[in-house]
Amino acid sequence: MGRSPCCEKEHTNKGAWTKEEDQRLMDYIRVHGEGCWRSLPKAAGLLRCGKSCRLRWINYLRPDLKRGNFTDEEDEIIIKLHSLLGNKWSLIAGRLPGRTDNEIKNYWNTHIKRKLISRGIDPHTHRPLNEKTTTATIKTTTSATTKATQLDFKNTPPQSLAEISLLKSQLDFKYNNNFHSSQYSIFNPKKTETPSFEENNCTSSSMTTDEQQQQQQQKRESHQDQDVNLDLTIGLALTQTSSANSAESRLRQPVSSCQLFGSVLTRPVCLCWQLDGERRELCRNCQNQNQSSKNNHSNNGL
DNA sequence: AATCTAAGCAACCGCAAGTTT
DNA sequence: TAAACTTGCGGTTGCTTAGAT
Repeated sequence: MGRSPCCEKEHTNKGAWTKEEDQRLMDYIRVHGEGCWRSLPKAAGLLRCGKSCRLRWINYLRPDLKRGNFTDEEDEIIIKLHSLLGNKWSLIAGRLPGRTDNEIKNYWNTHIKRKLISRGIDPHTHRPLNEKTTTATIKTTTSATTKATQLDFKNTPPQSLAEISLLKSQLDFKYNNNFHSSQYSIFNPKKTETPSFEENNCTSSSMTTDEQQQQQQQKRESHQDQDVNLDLTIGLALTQTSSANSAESRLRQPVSSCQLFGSVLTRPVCLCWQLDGERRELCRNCQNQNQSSKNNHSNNGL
């Protein structure tokens, strides 16, 4: 299949962006929104290719970018997500609001690699440098108990959607009958800039005060444990656009605190694997949810 | 003060996946 | 159904700057 060049190279600027160009791009996006990158440069009066505009916006101009150094907590999150996902920078960035994939990638290459090496850890395998075995293992923990679980994907972290799916199904199998669904929460940072569970209006309206207190306690406990819990696909929000409906793009979306702090959830997390936006197969949680809502309806005489 | 070197980071490039025609 | 097109990702490059010599 042939492909046309993304832009006419002889008519485009390259290299560092000027303040004027930045301003033009920001002004244009402020008025028209993101998207249509190919036609944007012409419409905005920029002598840049669409790709370049997109990159500049995403990595530098976006208003929601978090500036400044990475915190130690962010470091640890990146390390743990990298151990799970490998060089899936966009997925990792999706879990760190305000950080871009490029920023994380650069930070990994310039800081974290060295940090891991200085700890005697191989940054590729996340195993001790002097260790020869290539089988990757993942340590998962819960707030109540610490369990080391050997997952059986080998050699490298999952590289494709299919592999992530496989890993998720392994998790399903290993945990679904043993733990509350909240254990799928991906990480329990000690603190986070993500809005709190309550701020995000995720509190179940049907929750009693006791239940809320219990959840608060669980939340406190979970914050004391900053180990990463495995949650590769949890809480995938249904989105409108077809492209956003792809499983991987949904993976990339920032997770809300509802998804992050699974331990404070009372509502089971949706684990459906909806590849085309249609709910073809319901996960256990959704089946239970449907069942209980049916029951509620019938109990309410509906 | 001049030069060299390494680190940090913005930006580019090629490719693949997804979408549209 | 296939070609054309768009978007986004990950690897890489190259410029800038700070520190060392």
